Amino acid sequence: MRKELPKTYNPADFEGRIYAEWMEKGYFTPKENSDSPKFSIVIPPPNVTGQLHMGHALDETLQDILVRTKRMEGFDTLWVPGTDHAGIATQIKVEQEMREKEGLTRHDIGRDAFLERVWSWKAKYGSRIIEQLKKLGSSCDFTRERFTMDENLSAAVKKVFVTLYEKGLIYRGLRITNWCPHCITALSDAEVEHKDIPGNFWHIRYRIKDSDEYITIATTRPETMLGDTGIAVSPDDEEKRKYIGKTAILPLVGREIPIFADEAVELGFGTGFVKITPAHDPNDFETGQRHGLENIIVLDDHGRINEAGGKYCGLDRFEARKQIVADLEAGGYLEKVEPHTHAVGHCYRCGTVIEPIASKQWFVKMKPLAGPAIDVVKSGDISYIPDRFTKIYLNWMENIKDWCISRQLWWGHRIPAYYCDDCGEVTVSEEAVKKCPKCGSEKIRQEEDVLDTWFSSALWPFSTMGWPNDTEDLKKYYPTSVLVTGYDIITFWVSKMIFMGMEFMGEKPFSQVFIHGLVRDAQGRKMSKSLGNGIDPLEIIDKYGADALRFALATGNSPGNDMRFSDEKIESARNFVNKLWNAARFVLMNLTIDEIVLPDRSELATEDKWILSEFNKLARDVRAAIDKYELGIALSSLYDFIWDVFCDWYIELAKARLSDRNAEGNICAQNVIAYVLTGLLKLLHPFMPFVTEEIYGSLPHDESEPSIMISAYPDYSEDLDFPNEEVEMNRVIDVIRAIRARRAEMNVPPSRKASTIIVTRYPETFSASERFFLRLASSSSLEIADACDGEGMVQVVTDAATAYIPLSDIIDLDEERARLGKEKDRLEGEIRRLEGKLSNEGFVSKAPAAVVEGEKEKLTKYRDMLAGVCEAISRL
RNA sequence: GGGAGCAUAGCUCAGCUGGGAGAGCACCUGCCUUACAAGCAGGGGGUCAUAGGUUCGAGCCCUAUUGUUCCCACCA
Repeated sequence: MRKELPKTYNPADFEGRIYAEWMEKGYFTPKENSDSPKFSIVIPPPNVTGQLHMGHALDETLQDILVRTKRMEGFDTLWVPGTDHAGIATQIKVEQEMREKEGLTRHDIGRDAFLERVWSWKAKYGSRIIEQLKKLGSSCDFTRERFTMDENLSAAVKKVFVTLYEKGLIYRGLRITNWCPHCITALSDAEVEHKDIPGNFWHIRYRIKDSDEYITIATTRPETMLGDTGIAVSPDDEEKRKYIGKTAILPLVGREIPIFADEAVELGFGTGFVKITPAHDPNDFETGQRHGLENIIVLDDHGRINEAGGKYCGLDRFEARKQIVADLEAGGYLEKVEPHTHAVGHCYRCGTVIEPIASKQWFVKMKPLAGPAIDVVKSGDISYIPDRFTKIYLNWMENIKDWCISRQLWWGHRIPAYYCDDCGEVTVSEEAVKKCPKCGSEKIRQEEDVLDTWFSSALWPFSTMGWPNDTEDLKKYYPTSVLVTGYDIITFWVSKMIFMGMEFMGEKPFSQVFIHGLVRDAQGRKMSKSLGNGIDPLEIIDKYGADALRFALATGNSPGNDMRFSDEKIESARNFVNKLWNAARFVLMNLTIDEIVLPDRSELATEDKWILSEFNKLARDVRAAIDKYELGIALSSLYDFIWDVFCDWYIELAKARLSDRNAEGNICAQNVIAYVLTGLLKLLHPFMPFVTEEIYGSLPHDESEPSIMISAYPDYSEDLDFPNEEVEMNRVIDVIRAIRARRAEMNVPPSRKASTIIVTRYPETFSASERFFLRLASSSSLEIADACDGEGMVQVVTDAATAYIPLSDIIDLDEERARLGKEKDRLEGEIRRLEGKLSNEGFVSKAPAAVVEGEKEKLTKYRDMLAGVCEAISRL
């Protein structure tokens, strides 16, 4: 026996149960040995200790829509879930907890003990975000869940590192790197966010040795002068050229530094003299190399002035700046201070101002890797949706610099490089090195640093599938079909997967990159912890249900664009689910059949053919939109159809036959309405999986399709195409609408019934429609007549018919004349416009035939209506 | 400094390869019409940022301008 749906829609009653059933049945895991076409996605792995936020919710929803659609379309579908170890983020969290609860730093307990703590933290919270994904309805194959520090994925990391090293594509070197004094680690360029900060240009006088002359240098970071080892001028600077070769005396420090010419100095900017601080500025570093200057590092890991800073030693960099400026002023070295806004780098994790510091780090040489990654996108083998992100990607890739991959953290993949304390040999190896291969010494230390988190996630599309082993999954599911992610992560992650995929698999990691925007709050602000304006998707699910959340995120969302999330959006989403729920309840109430069989076409009523035909077009349009990643469009067509076509019209039209079990056509109507409802549920299932499954379970369905999520996705079928009935039904609907509008304008309550006389060129269509007029047009009876004098009647004109309604007590003839007169003017205007258009030689000869045909049809319609209106006026 | 997005109804946004503008919410009117008041039926409201251009025809394509948001970039 069929189960009944409760009167009110309450998602909490069934979402959990349904998800558990899906899991239990193993529907998320692809069938083995399937020879269907493949569709695969790897999830952008969320941070293992993170919590689900709206950005995830959007990302997962879009992926799940695609995955569920493809699965129902018959593809062998795999969606790989997993998490990222998120080096800095996770380490910071654990350190924070240690500090707050025990007052300990990681150095107090040592590397091994600290890592133990992080692992137990991961054990405690690592499954949290995965559980949260499940609440959303994500149909990932959890039997294949991965973590970037799993044994196999770690092996992949080592293999990649060693291979690149052996190819000369990884090197260790002294470079200026972005140093975060808070996280105490180097960062890659991508991890630095530049913000314009108001600051100053301090103009400082440097005295020329053995002279009374001085030169003026402008700087935004006066504290770095402690590390100055030279001064540069432009070789083209006529005026300053005379100083080349002289020596200047560094104020406060007294160091003698040379003045020389260098191309890097731009003529006409600043004072013409540039202080060179090779250890604390990337430009200066290169200039320093060209001129053989000494690198004097004046900051320690925490951003404090070190011993090289003399009396400023121990001061924080910003304190030092104040002190130095004060001392310069006191010593008469400060010429002037100019306000100056400039871009300052900040750590993307903690927001601290980063310091460029010369240090020894590991780098990936990018130029050779970028080539194939550029080609594969340029050739169109990988495409971005929307296309504009192609440019952004290419621009970044073409200007790429070497990638700093070492991080001074403990949590992560420790770099597999080993140093010999005796001979200094560096050995890079997948296996632990115990003995120096060069000198045989056993005094071997492994590199302390770990790899950038993005190093392991760059391998995600193939490491999750078992690489470097030659697995079945790799053969079947690599390359993946599409990557779904936000535009904010293209440089961090997408680009890296592409070049790693090209390098190690010899093939792109995915064919398409489907980019979405950010979820903002109702005011359009980015949701953030510090603003406290984040909306918790889990709370939304508790309150409105996962289906409503998914609907709110998918609707009105167009690729690559940001969206706002608001109460009204989620409420409107919930209302829609509720509408569907109630429509289903209505259908179930009227159902006596035990299986749904579409009746033979000869049995179908006009309205049946009409709805089937409309549904048929809908199925075609929805599939087409999803194929183009126009998920918002697909969903809004479903919304419109379900609400405006199925509920507002078909259900109402079918009521006449459904309400009477003995009526002719009752069984036919049952079958049609159940068929269309089932089809709509299927079309909607990828977007709203829970409620569609719940309703589907209450409807009769084929045993071969026990769950909607493994049923076949509806498709266009010529058998369901009924163009003539569409036209007929729309004629009737037009007249009913016109009557309703007319009555509403006259404030006639629906309870006041009136007979209706229809004069039409399509008598058969209307004579078969009496039951609709009785229900939907407040008609007490319907008469089809050849003519009507209209005496004391309201006349409602459409192109197909004129309806006469005797409401003589309400009718105001003057008003009626005015209304019809206005209508006449409007129609005449339209007709003039169309006639003009159609008599325009240019239009008729150049516009597509279908467009011209359409305009002609419109003209005929308007003419028919005008004739009706003119007759109505003359009758008054 | 370079690049991109956005500008459409009071608000938030759709509008797919150019063929006479749509939705949700808000607003107004009338309805508890036995699936749904989280609803039903009607309705008002837009020189599609501005100025040019291409075209038979422009919200859509081109150029410029204005406003706005974002990304990239080592101007000390």
